Amino acid sequence: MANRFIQKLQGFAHLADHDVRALETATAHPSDFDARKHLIREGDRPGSVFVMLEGWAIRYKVLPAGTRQIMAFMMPGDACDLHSAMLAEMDHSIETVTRATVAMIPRKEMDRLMDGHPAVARAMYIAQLVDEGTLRAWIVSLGRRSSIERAAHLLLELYVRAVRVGLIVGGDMELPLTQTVFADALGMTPVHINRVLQALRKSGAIEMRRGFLRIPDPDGLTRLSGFDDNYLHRRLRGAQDK
Amino acid sequence: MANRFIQKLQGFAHLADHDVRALETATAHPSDFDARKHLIREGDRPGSVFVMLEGWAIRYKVLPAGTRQIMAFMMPGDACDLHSAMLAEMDHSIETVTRATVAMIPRKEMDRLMDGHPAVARAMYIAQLVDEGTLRAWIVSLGRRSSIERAAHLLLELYVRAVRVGLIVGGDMELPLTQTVFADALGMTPVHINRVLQALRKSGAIEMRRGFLRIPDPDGLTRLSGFDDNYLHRRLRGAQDK
DNA sequence: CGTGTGGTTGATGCCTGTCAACCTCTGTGG
DNA sequence: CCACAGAGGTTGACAGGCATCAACCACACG
Repeated sequence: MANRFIQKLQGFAHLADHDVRALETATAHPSDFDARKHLIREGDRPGSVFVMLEGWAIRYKVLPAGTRQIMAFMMPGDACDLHSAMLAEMDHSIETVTRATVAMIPRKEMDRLMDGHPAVARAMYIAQLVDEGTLRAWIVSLGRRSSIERAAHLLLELYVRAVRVGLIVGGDMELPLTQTVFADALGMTPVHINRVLQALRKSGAIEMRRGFLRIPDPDGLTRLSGFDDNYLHRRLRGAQDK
Repeated sequence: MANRFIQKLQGFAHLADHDVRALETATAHPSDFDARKHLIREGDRPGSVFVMLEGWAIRYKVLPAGTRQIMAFMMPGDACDLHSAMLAEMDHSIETVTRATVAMIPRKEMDRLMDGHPAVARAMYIAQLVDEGTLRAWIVSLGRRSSIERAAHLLLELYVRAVRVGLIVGGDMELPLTQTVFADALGMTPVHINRVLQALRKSGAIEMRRGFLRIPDPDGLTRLSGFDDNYLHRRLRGAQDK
């Protein structure tokens, strides 16, 4: 059965059987990591594309004062961007949050794969666009949304992304992130995100406990947070695309 | 003489004469815009790559409440990313801040140019990486830096970028942005950015007046803001790069 | 010389950070 | 089976950064 990465790419472009087989081959020998292990650190020389098959990871940066800012969540199905595999040096770190299974595809192999499978290249390209849109959405959240809106927006983002890779079972989403992690993503303190989540729970907007999230009224939460999932569903222009 | 766009790309990759000539041809017929004119709006279908030859523009998004968040500044020499020209729909708007001269290169022509001139493609690629790094740097600023650090960081970013495209004359940088614009980029109110800039001026860290900026002590400001310009000077890996 | 945009100032209050406990659950070891 | 340790979550008191509201000033332009 196709792994979540393949499943996600299939949502972006039609993949033929040989495309899927090539992706299966490329991700056939993943590595396992414990929680809180670095996949790569700031300053390291990147070389592979990381593909999350199971578990969660974060991109983050630590400031001189010791505070941490998370810039992106990687959930099962996500790949770190192609670009960074070409850089001389990472400007941030990537660390697992939970135990994780990660396929590490060497850049050369990824290049070959994309050269030989245009549909895969196309899907990876869209994934890249979505990631960029997500960065911009985070800037908007951090800059102009209240803490409640910000938290609601992030939860919805993660929820929508999880739906797409089949991570939601019976309306419940497995969300193994601590409040401290949320705080570092949302630019708040752990104390404050705790109060914000309590307010969201009390209002009935979310149900959240011990690593699980349920959103009883997605529409209400969408309105509350000003969420527009357009950025998560990018489409390329018509069929004449190269 | 090469325009600032070409000048910037030359800083990223060695361009042969024929590369430069091709770029000159592509940007030979720019359009002029008044201040506060949209180059493209959220929801529009993009088609061209915009190249700023003169003047400034912003990428921004307006929230339901009417507040605005700026996600990027485009100064002379900058191009909007290649990617967005491929999208079905813009998820944000681009608007001039000042009078501006903008070359609009149709996507097909840009594709041809990059296909025929690998060095140009390479330089554009690095420019893209820098833009992505800048988005991440903004997330860090908005999430975890104090308002003073945040303002100082942005001013330094703009300063360093301006140096590279030859926008600094005699230590003075032309910076035709209003305090309201800064506020919308930094997630503050106009009143507060005003006080922050006053504090920075009073401390001697910056001299700023009527559209001009001077940074007497870049090192001091760098320390104050935790600025690390690594993200603005991306390099690809060694010569074996495709 | 009026008008408008952008910049500045002061008063006030709330949102959110800080500090410091304390609680709850889970896993571990005796 | 219980005691303990540690991580994560929760609560309260308090302070301060920043938003808000409302004027007022300064300069450019017609």
